[in-house]
Amino acid sequence: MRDSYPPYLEPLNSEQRQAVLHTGKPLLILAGAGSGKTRVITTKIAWLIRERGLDPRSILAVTFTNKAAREMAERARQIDVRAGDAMLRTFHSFGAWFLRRNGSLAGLNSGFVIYDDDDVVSLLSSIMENSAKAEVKHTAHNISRAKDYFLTPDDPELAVIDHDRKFRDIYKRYEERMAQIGNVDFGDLIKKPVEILRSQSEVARRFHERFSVIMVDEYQDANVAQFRLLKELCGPDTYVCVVGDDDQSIYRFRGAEVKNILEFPDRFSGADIIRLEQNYRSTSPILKAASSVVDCNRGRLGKKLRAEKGDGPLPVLAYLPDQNAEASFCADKIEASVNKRESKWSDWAVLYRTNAQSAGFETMFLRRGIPYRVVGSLKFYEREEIKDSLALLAFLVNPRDEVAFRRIVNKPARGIGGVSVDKIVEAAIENNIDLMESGGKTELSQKAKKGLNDFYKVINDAKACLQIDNNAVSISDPQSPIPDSKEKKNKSKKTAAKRKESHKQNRLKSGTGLSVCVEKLLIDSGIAEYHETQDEISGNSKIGNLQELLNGASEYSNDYEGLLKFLEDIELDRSMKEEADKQNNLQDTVTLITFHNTKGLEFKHVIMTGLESGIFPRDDKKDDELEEERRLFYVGATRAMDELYFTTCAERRMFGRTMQTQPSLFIREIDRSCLKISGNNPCGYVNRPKSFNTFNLQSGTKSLSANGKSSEIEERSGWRRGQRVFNDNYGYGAVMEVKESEDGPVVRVCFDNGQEKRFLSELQGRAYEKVGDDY
DNA sequence: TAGTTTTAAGTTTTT
DNA sequence: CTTAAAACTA
Repeated sequence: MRDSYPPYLEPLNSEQRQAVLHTGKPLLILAGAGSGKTRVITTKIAWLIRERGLDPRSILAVTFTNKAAREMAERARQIDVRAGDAMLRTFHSFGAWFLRRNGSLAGLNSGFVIYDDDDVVSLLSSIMENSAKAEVKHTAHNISRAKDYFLTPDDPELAVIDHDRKFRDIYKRYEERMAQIGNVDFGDLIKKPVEILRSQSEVARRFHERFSVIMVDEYQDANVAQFRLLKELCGPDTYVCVVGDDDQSIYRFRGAEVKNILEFPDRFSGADIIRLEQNYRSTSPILKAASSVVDCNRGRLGKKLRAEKGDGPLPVLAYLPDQNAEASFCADKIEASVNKRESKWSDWAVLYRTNAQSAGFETMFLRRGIPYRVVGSLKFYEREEIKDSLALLAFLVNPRDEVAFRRIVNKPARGIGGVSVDKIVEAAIENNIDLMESGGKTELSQKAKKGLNDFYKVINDAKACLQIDNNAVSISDPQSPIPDSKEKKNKSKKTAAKRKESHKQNRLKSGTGLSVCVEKLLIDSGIAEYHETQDEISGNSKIGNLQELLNGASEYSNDYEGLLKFLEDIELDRSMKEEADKQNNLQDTVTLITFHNTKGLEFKHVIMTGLESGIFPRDDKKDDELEEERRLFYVGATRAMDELYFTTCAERRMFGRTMQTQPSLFIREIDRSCLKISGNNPCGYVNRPKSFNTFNLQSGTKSLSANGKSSEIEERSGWRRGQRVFNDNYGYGAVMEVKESEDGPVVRVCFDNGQEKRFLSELQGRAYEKVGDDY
């Protein structure tokens, strides 16, 4: 150790500094929430370059999200500009980079396109012809899962993912089909590089030479395949440093293995461990509340975070009647604070479990004039018109892409129906040729032939525009028997001209770069016009979205490389639109965001909403999955710096139906000494139906029937909403609903332990004892 | 085969 | 309630 440190090491505490200065053996940094791990990684990168004289290009730092990668690059560059030359990528983008260069060793053309989940499902449904969509989706998920665990179709352990024998077969056929197409899915971006590194020692050696330092952020989110990739990238002299927090592992559903972090010292022998337990973000009551919940988990390393900030206001729990009141509550709190100049809009974040829950807040905030932005739910790239456009572009790059082909060959209608499409695809598979050629190798109706020719022309024109020449394609192929009569030529020319004409008056504005050819393609193919007419019918703004896509494309060069890059960036970073994001960040707005998306962020004031059992945690979660939900709670709560709110509603509208709900299990797990309860919840943790709360608030009277609103069925059955009950098996609870059924009145009871039961009032009513008064 | 109408189904979380 | 798939008609 030295007596004095470079100035950029001064702000670090001793553990952080120790982590930065550590060299030699593998290092595991257990970094609790808000303990400054990004600062440690970025400082370490700068230190390695400055003090150890490392070539920045020999440093590889891997993250899980593009946002994290960008932020890391930015912050490292601030310490030392040379850090900009280090390779900072997500695992998947690193995999893509690797495969563009070395994919040929796995039989992959460098011009591959990355399939997203939807594309995978499309391909799979053509393999599983007679299966229901849900089953196809399930299989797609399992295949993706298998790849996360680095399991090939003939791996005996495949049964762990799916014990159905058919699964192995389908997986195998899926892989064959993907190989034939020449594209990859997300899992391949990790799995294939590992396979290449294992089988090609020359490549492995090159990589071992290239990267002398490898760092992994959010290591608790790594899956088995990613662990293998890390292992293969490490040569005998590679310095490995991983950073993570087992309590923040929230991506198990897509294969993340907490074991990776728990077993790191075994897998990388002689590893050192440094713990960062000093928390700089939150006040001590917030930390305590968050920890008290995650403490209920069994499988964890365990740690004790110290709050540098010390004391602060207690987190507040608000019992509310419904999600409308919840939205008002948030609006009130935020507005009051901002009006008093105690905070800015951007100091506030409203957190929820599912994207669907954002809608209520959006309408309320809109009405109240509260500026907000919704993070993550930007389903821009999932929109029909965008997927259509991307399919057109993907097909230019890879004319074997049957998924893209199926999507756009007959859109707008060109007279090529399902039967014809199948024939063309089959011909391609059989002759091992691409789909630009296979049309000429099969018998088609006149109508289909003409349509296909039009389509081919559109594609070839676009290729000409971009100077793409993937293996000199069909147009001059003498074997292509499709006739192209004068008449038809004229006709198609006319329509193309007409299309252009009609679009001149419209909103698609010409741009620069890649957008020039993309725009031409969108117009020539008729996709622009197709969605324009859709807009007129349904009042959407699909054309506007296409324009946005064009704006994005204008950033790229107008050639094959530009197009490839454009497609890859979109597949790997759906939140791309950097400019828009930057602008949003500058704007002073409240953040609406899912719990998952908050990882790595922090806000002065956080409201965690929808803390109801069934919503959060979801009611199908138990054991391991419940533990993951708890970690999700922990992640959300530890985002808060100064102030934290929890809200829970007595009823919630879901899929158009209004459901009575119970407070989340997590609410009961929060340490009472760091919780302030707000609102009227006379029964402790049991929520009342809405009518109750309101009634109670307004009149303070004790009896429900004073309302005079006891329904006929309640009279008849002898049960009414709000009645407290006791049952030998389930304990105390409250009647939520009395409903008519074939067998007489049914009573629905929510128990204090979160369980929900129904019983027939006549037959099973005896097992339920009416207890106490229900206010 | 294309386009319209009716019916059913479904909402985690993401690279 | 919204969206996707199926069924139906032209």
